[in-house]
Amino acid sequence: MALTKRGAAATDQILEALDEQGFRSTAPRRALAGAIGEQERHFTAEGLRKQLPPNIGRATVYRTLKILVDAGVLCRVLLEDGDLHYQMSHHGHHHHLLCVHCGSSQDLAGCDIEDVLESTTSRHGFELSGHWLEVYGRCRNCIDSEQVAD
Amino acid sequence: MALTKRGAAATDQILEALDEQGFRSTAPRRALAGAIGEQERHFTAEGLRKQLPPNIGRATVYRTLKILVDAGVLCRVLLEDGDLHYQMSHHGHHHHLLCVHCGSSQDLAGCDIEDVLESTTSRHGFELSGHWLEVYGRCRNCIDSEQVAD
DNA sequence: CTACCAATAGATACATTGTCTCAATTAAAA
DNA sequence: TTTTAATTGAGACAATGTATCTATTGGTAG
Repeated sequence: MALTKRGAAATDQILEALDEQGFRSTAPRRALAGAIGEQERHFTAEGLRKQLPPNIGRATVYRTLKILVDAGVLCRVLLEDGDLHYQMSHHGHHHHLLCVHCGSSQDLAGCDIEDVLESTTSRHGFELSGHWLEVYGRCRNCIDSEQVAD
Repeated sequence: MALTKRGAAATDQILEALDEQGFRSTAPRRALAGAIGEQERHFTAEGLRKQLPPNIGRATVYRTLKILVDAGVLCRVLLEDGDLHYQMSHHGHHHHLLCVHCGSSQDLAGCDIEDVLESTTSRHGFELSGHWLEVYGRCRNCIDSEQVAD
């Protein structure tokens, strides 16, 4: 139930974003939005596609994902093995803590990376315009359950 | 001349690394090492391949690049547009300052990102094991020449 | 110097992830 | 209801990489 509610909220958020950007509300896009709402964690474009009716074309999936990333509702997540995933984006600019054990991700908020980067790069005479950061490790849950398991 | 020397040094470094890891010295690998030595900046697998005699197969290029990355002589560079490039790796773990204007890259050394990450992630109960960071902006040269141009 | 054999090579098929084009369909404004 | 621009799905194409297979070859044991 909690999941359903969360999913519905995410779905609505996606549909609203599409509307705000002036995109039409179409059946494939509603299906996509619903499917994304059901994801419990980051997902791939192909993974998502497999959960959709087969009459929804590959191009539609990729086109819509791109729109959603550009609109800021979705963000890309780069896994340690190089795979590119997507997930709902809750904050504007943020980073991810990716658990290499269970695959979950948390947002890294309230992080002062920007300041450190700014001062470090300016020492190189470099004018910062953007950055990409992914952090890998083990989440609290996995650390706790390993204590028991080992 | 300076370039040739630097290239030769890089080439030697690659050949040594292969030898150290117990790989054979073969003609294709020597050609690859030579070509990498000639690169003035980060390059793609396919770009490299185009600079090699056509009798050197695609698989060989990719196989060798993978070996070199694993050996630590090469590192991967993720460009802002998502393209994956390679370049010589001079330090163990480091990051890149990528100029979005001229495409050059400098290594970001003496950076205290690790410390900041460590303290930030531990607040999330997260046990850090690795991270990936790319920094985008404008290098000093490009800033200077823009002053003149504009 | 030669014979041997595991490592390596190139060719090629395949896989993944995505983009492009185009005719057919459809949302939504008039 | 009509209109029409946005959108769709199909499928070709592209970029990047991996897997498999047979032929070749580097380096070593004689």
